[in-house]
Amino acid sequence: MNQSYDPVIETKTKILDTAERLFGERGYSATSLRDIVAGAGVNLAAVHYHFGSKEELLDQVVLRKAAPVNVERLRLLDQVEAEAGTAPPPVDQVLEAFFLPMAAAAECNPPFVRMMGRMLAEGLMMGIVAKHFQEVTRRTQSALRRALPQLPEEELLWRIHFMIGAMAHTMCGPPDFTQRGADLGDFRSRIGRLVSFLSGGFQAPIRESREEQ
Amino acid sequence: MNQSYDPVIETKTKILDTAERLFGERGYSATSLRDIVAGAGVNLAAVHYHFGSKEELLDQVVLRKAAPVNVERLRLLDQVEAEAGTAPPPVDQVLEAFFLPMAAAAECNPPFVRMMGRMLAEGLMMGIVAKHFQEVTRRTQSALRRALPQLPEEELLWRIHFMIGAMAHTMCGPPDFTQRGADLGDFRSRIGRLVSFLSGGFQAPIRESREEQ
DNA sequence: GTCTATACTGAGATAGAC
DNA sequence: GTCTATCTCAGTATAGAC
Repeated sequence: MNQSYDPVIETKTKILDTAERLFGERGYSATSLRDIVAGAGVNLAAVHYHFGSKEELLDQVVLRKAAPVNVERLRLLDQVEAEAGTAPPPVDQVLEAFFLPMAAAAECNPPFVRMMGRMLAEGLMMGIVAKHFQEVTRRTQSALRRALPQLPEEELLWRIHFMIGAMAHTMCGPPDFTQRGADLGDFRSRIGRLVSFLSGGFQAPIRESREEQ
Repeated sequence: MNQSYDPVIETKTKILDTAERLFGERGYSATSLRDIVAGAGVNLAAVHYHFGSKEELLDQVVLRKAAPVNVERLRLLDQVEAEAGTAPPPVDQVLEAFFLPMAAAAECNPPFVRMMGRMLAEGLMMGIVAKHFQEVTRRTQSALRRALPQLPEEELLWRIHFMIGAMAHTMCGPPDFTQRGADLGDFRSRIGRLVSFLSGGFQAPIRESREEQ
C-alpha cells in the first residue's frame, strides 16, 4: 500500500489516514486541522500545502475510500442490466447494486461510512458528489428509469431524492432505539431493510393529493 | 403578538426574529452571532445573557415555530385514530397527519422549514427533537404501529428512521433537478409525493437478504 | 519542492463595570 | 439588563529554512 518511503507520500498519507480516522470518530466540523496535524505528527501548514483547505482534504479522504466502492457499483449495475436484457431490471436488484458495495465498505470501516452519511446530510458533500459520484449517479438513475418504465420522469427524480435522504440518515449512525452495541456495525442487515423499504416506495402508486385542510 | 413594549421582551424578540430570518437565509453554521446582533441592533453579549449559547438560541427559534405545528399534528392524529375506531388507521392518513402541518407552515415561511431540514440532517437537532418533539414522535409511532399491526416492531422503527431521513432531505431544499424557481416553495406537492413514496415503503413486504457477494 | 514558524481574521464565550 | 473588553480556538495565509 505504501509504495515507498518517499517522505512526500509519507506526510500526505499520514494526514489522509489521520483525517479519515478523526473525521469518522468526531465528525468533520468537530475535527480541527490542529487535531489532525497533532495526530499525524506533521506541521499545520503542511495540510494547506498538500490539500489547499480543510474542505479539499475532506474531498481527498472521501475520494480515496469511495472510488473502489463506485467501481464495484458500476460492475454490479452492468451485471443487473445484462441479466435483464431488454426486460426492465428488478428494482430491488438495482437498489442492491447501489447499496451492497457501500455496505461491504462499511463493514470494513464503520466510522468512515457514518461520517459520509453525516457529510451527505450536512450538505457538505454536494460538491464532492457532483465531482466524484457523477457516473454512478447517472448510471443508477438510468437503471431505475428502465426498471420503472411507467413512472413519470419527475416522479422518479423525486423518489431518488427521497432515497438519498433515507440513505444518508441511515448511514449516519444507529438510531436511538438500537440499544445493543452489537447492532452498531451491522450495516448489512440495515441495508437489507432499507432496500425493501425503498423498493416498496419506488413501486408505490402515485397518489392524488387529497383536498383537506 | 408583542404583548407590550417591555424592553426586555423587545431585545429577546428582536434576537429571535433576526436569528430565524438569518438561519433560514444562510443556515445555522454560516450565521454568526455577530451577524445576528448587527441585524437586530443589539449587543453581542445580550445573546448570551438571554439564551446562554448559540445552540440554545437555535433551540428557542425552533421551538417558537414548531410548537403550533406539533399541536396541529396531534389534532390530526386524534382525528385519524377516531375515524378508524378499532380498525387499523390507513397508513397514508397517519403520514398526512405528520406531514401536512409542516407543509402548511412551510408555505408561510419556506426558508425556515429548509433550515429545519438542514438542522435535522446535520444532527444538530437531536437534542431539540428529544426535548420538544417527544410527544409527537411517540404518538406518530403508536399510530403507525396500529396502522401496520403485522409489521415487527424492529422493522417499524427502522422504517420510521428511513422516513425521518427522507423527510429531512426533502425539507432541506429543492434538489438539483428542479430548474424552475416556481417549484421552490411548493412544499405541498412534494409532500404529496413523499407521502405516496413512504406509504409504499411502510407497506412493503420484508425481503429476505439475498446470498450475494 | 517540502515543510516550519508565525501571524492574521473571525468565531463563540465570558468577566466585570455600569 | 446591558455593554465593553478580552479570552480561546478555529481556518487560513505567508515568509523563509532546508
